[in-house]
Amino acid sequence: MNLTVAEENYIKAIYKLQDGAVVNTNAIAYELDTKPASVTDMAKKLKEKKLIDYEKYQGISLTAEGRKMALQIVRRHRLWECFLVDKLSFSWDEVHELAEELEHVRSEKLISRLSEYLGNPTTDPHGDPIPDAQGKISKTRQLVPLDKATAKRLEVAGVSDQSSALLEFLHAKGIRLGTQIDVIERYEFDNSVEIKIRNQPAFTISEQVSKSIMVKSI
Amino acid sequence: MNLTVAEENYIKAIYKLQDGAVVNTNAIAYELDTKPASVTDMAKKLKEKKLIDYEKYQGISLTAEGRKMALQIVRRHRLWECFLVDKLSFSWDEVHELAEELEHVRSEKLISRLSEYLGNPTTDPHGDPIPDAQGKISKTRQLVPLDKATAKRLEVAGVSDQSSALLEFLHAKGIRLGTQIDVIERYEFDNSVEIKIRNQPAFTISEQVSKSIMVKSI
DNA sequence: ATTTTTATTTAGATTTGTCTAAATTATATT
DNA sequence: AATATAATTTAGACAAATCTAAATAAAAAT
Ligand SMILES: [Mn+2]
Ligand SMILES: [Mn+2]
Ligand SMILES: [Mn+2]
Ligand SMILES: [Mn+2]
Repeated sequence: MNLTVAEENYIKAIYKLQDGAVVNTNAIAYELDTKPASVTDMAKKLKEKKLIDYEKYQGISLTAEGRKMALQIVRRHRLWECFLVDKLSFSWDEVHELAEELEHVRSEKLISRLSEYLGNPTTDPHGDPIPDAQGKISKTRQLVPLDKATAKRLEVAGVSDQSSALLEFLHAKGIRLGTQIDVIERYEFDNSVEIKIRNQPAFTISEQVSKSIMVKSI
Repeated sequence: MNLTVAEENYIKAIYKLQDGAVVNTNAIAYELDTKPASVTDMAKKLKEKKLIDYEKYQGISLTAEGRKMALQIVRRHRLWECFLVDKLSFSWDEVHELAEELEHVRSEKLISRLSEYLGNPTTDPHGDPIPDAQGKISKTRQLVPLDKATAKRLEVAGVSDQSSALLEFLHAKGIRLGTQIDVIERYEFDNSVEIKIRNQPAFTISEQVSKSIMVKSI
């Protein structure tokens, strides 16, 4: 199965967003900074190639084959991130964009040699696990409360406080399971956090709230 | 100036083929394994971007800006070749295709770090000079008789024997200055060489002839 | 100086990936 | 249940890069 760069980026995005449930069109469009109509177009192609399951209006999920592809791309991405940090002295926050391009050079031999050269690392500079050559990947890292998270883009994966007051607040703000959050700023004086959710203006939440939102980096 | 991968490949091909004189459409098409009509299409675009000088039927040559671009791409290509051979233990004959892809990851910082990491090499695994960050490149390597050449694809750059018998033979075979030759096989028992010229079936030349054809790798 | 061959360009089409605007379907609210 | 809102898809368009077949120009051979 030979994929284009665009197809690889879609497959990887779907893998990243997929979490048990199906992935919806808008989430993929947001992740890839494209338009929902383009996602629908691509969904038809990827379905044709049997890399995703897709029925219109029903969301998208990877097939076994699609997942295999995704893991290969993720492996390449994370190994290149290791290379850039370990060998070329980049810092962990400047490697993602470069890896986003390097990941598309497809060569089993190149990647196995690179992995070996790096000492077959099992996690990338951001702590994310690196799939092995067979596509086996260790469980994704645990959840962290928002006030402890270091990454800029996060996904809400749970709440540590089940009080209806909190849940009401989150609901009103449009925060629910699976919601993607961009951290705009952290204010030291009161540990409040300015965040942004897709299609909404940024807003600030208190330390108390940020401690209650469990997130994972995506 | 932001180029697409296709544009970069054309610019590099033109640089490679340019040797004082202008480059013709068919040579570029052959080099890039595409069709002359496609070269004409691209020539119009690259002229629009002021990277080449081009008047129809008059051939193509790089502008100063185009040459600058070409040297950057060549630098990236050759540095990646060094990396693959020096660090990942590839042999010199398996790196070209990989470098052909890696060269399109554009990042000044990546390339300067890579160069530094490799000890700022000045020649690649094939003996070709690596342009520095400013695009300065040492003179291209000397000519070698065909029987001593190691590369698979060569360009005829002269003859060491001016006898009319030889020149007639070369003329009859379609071998002239600038002709590109692919070496198909070298026969040890009599040191004859089977070669192929674009648009012609392969044929074999004797050791005597191969000693007289001066070539450079391209 | 013609004729033949080779090189190059044009015309028109195709594929891929994208977009906007409008239409449709699903979900949430009243 | 009806209405409003959000998500998704369709229709139609576009740019990039390529191709084939036909037309034209340049170069070589006679
Ligand atoms: Mn990518
Ligand atoms: Mn990472
Ligand atoms: Mn290339
Ligand atoms: Mn080389």
